[in-house]
Amino acid sequence: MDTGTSVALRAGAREKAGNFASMERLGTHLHWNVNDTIYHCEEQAHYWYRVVTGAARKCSLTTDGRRQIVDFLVPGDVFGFGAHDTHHFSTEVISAGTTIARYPRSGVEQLAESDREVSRWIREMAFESIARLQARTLILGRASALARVSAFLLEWSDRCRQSSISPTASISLPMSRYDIADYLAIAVETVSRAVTTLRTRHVIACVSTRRFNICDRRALESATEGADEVEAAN
Amino acid sequence: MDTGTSVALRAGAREKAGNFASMERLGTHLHWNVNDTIYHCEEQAHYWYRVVTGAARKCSLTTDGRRQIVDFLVPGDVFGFGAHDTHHFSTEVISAGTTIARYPRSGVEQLAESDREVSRWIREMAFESIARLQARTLILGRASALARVSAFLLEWSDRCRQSSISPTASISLPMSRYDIADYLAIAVETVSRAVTTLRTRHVIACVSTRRFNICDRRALESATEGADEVEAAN
DNA sequence: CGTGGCATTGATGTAATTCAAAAGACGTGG
DNA sequence: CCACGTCTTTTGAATTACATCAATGCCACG
Repeated sequence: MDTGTSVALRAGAREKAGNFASMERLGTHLHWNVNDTIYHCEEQAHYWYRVVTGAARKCSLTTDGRRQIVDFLVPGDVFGFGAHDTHHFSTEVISAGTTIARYPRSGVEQLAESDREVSRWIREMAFESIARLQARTLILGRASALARVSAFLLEWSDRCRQSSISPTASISLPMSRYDIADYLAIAVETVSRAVTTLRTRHVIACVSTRRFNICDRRALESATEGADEVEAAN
Repeated sequence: MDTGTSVALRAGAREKAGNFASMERLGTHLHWNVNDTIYHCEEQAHYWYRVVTGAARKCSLTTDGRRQIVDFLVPGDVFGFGAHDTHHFSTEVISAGTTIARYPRSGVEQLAESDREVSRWIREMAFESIARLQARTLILGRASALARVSAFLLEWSDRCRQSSISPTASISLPMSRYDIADYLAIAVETVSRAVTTLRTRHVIACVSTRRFNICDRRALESATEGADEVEAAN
């Protein structure tokens, strides 16, 4: 981690980011490098965090050495809050030059009590978080490997648009194939194969390994549902 | 659905149930039968609900005819709220004689704005919901069939204790094997086999198909983690 | 006392994992 | 700038855990 400088009042472009003056007064900006750990699992939850620029992964290590990524975090996403006093996951930086705003938990919770706007914002943020997690449940539940990867690429393209990560047409993947695999709960090799399949079918085009374009969104959406079928969807 | 009678002020035994006078004044009690649908997917979300007695399942039907159960709901659980104006899931009754308290959404949201206690309660409830969903993500992510079933039985026994569904030692499963299968995203047959395995190994004892005892909690917990290993865990 | 929904068990098929290997990226230091 | 090592990505072959198919038993309910 790098120096922590007092945060500018105007936190981000989006309302969702929760750029309330009252909130931002509490915040500190922190700069991180790739693979830095923002907080560890089991650590005391003293802060809430918000991604300003860059990307991070929230993950958990199982006893048998496997890793499950619960969420990817992009600019605007708030994390580190929860029902418990200790973190149940660790959060690690993915992109070089990631900036995180950090807010003391006690301060945020006081604000939540006193400031109606902040309170509503937290509520809405939590609801959105729930919606995302439920959507994830559906993907992790039933879904072939190809469907998972397709759903992930669509989800990521949406989140990139929302947080304006990729102003360009092509979509950038800050995370490795391993990260994607651990997010979708399939093997790296399987991710790679699925991407190859989508490329071969001209559903996507790969600019580089970490950058791609959606050529046929309809096909990608239909690949999301159910099985491995090609069914043109025209 | 049956008659709706004005709700008693004292809603439930638990604080978690959110038995605030201000909240309960808005509520109506409804009685349902097995397989009744409380609300359908895509329906307008006019109400929030709370399970008073009985059990329900929140689920989604995929285009290929499969069903994914996102959550089981037991007394004290609140459902039907969310980030959107329409429900993204349907919720169906599992147990005969299930009673649900129903609260007009607009009223609850007004209360959330004006009543600090209600606001905090909703926040905490949402956070708990997130914690549960994240735990589920881990199960659905990596985990063998046996691990899933073991984790489910443990989770259910905990929830039964919390909501005092089973005051007795033996734990009751209101849902069918099909429900469990769709919750864990595995085939019914696989659920059945896993239960048989656990019974054979004397980890659990089955009083009836829908009622069981945990004989060796340690073994059940260790079965939760990782693979199919027997590793005595003594 | 049928009838239909649940539950269990066995036999077979298959998609994804695992193991293995090679080629491609990327940074570091000579 | 190139050589080197490490990490990432891709592809191929073998294995496996689970799904699917099929059959039977069980229990509740009309």
